[in-house]
Parts: sequence; structure tokens; C-alpha cells
Amino acid sequence: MHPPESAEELLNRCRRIAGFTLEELAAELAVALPKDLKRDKGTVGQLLELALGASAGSKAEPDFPHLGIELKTIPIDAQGAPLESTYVCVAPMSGFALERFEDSWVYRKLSRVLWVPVLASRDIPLAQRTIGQAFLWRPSPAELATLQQDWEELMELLRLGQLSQIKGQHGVALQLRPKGANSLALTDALNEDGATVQALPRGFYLKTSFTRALLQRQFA
DNA sequence: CTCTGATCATTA
DNA sequence: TAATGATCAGAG
Repeated sequence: MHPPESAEELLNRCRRIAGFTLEELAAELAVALPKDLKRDKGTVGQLLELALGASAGSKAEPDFPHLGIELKTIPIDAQGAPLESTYVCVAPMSGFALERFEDSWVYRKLSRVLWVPVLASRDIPLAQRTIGQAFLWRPSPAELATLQQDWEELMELLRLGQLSQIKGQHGVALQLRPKGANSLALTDALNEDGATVQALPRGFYLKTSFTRALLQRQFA
């Protein structure tokens, strides 16, 4: 699948597959679908990347670089509420002294997002989960302000080396959580003296309260 | 090894 | 039962 040439083409591709079960989509793409996501947590996202022609792969870029659009699948329940938080990007834990919000990965990835809801309550077998109506989103001025405020608060913790104080509870919309192979994974970080130490890698995630509001606004 | 795609699973 | 911390697979 070649990359879509415009946002409109991308949305048309989404409309065509809305209502498909994951089994149907996998069959059309001629790829195998695992029995569940226990050992294949990224399957749904990769299926949609394939179906829609996303090209960035595992590079640190939006999925559709030429359109500046990031693709996010989001698991929802029958009421349309998100079932999981949404991973955004890894958090810089060293060497980020001059970074401004407008230059951050958080800003670049969230400035334009194609949300693809998937009805994915845990009691629905993976194969039977259905793709919902996708929509293109830009943060409202208020949402952007919230994101920026959170980002600055969280970056301050990282800059000051307050590693032990980092909890998922910081932030209104964004939070910092572990993002690594396991709890033993290590990356360079700063301690309180500004020295480089090894610490658990973290990522920025969107809290479900934030994505819930965004979904409700769209489908209200 | 890092970053992507995320969800799992235990805790509070 | 929601939230937090832990975890899994693949690409590059």
C-alpha cells in the first residue's frame, strides 16, 4: 500500500475499512492474526499501518511524514470510552537543555493525529474486534495549553534529575511512565547533581481522561 | 540498543 | 475497577 497523498485520501481509506473485524482486515492484507495480544501487543497498530499505507516504521517520525499526521489506534469499550492510555513517545532523559515545547516530540506527534478507535473490550476475541470510525484531530487551544503545561512540568522533573519522584500521577493530560523492555532496562539520565546515571527509560503517555474527552467530543 | 506498535497485570 | 508500573515483539 503506497502512502496516501492527502489527508482526504487517508480518510477515505479509513472509511472503507470502518466496520471491518480485525479478522477481515488481516485476511484482506494476507497477514496472520495472533490469537490474542499477550505476546503481540502492537499487532493492531501494525495492521492499521499496513492497511492505511503508513511509512515511518519504527522511526521517530509521524506515521505519515509528508502529511504530518500521526496514526493512533485506540481501544474503546461499547460506550466509546478508552480502555488504555495512549503512548506518545519516549521521554528525553539527558541532553535536552534547550528544548522548547514547539520543538518537542510530544508537540510534533500530537499536533495532528488520526485516531482509529477499535471496539476492543477484553471479552471480545481479538479476531472479532471491529474497527470504528476514524477521525482527524488537532488539539484545541485549551488542549494544547494543557499539554504544554504538563510537558513543562514533566520535563522539569527530568531536567532536575528528580527521578525517584516520577510517578504516573503527574500531569493532567500527559504522564510519564516506564517504557522499556522491562523494569531492568536502563538508559542515560540526569541525577540531582546533573551527572549522568543509568535509569529506567520513560515515555510520555496520554491519560484516558484526556482521550475520553476527545472521543466524546467527536462522537457526541 | 532505541524506538516503534501498544496492552498486560498487579496494586491501591 | 481504574491507574500505575511492567512487559512483549519487530524494525532499523
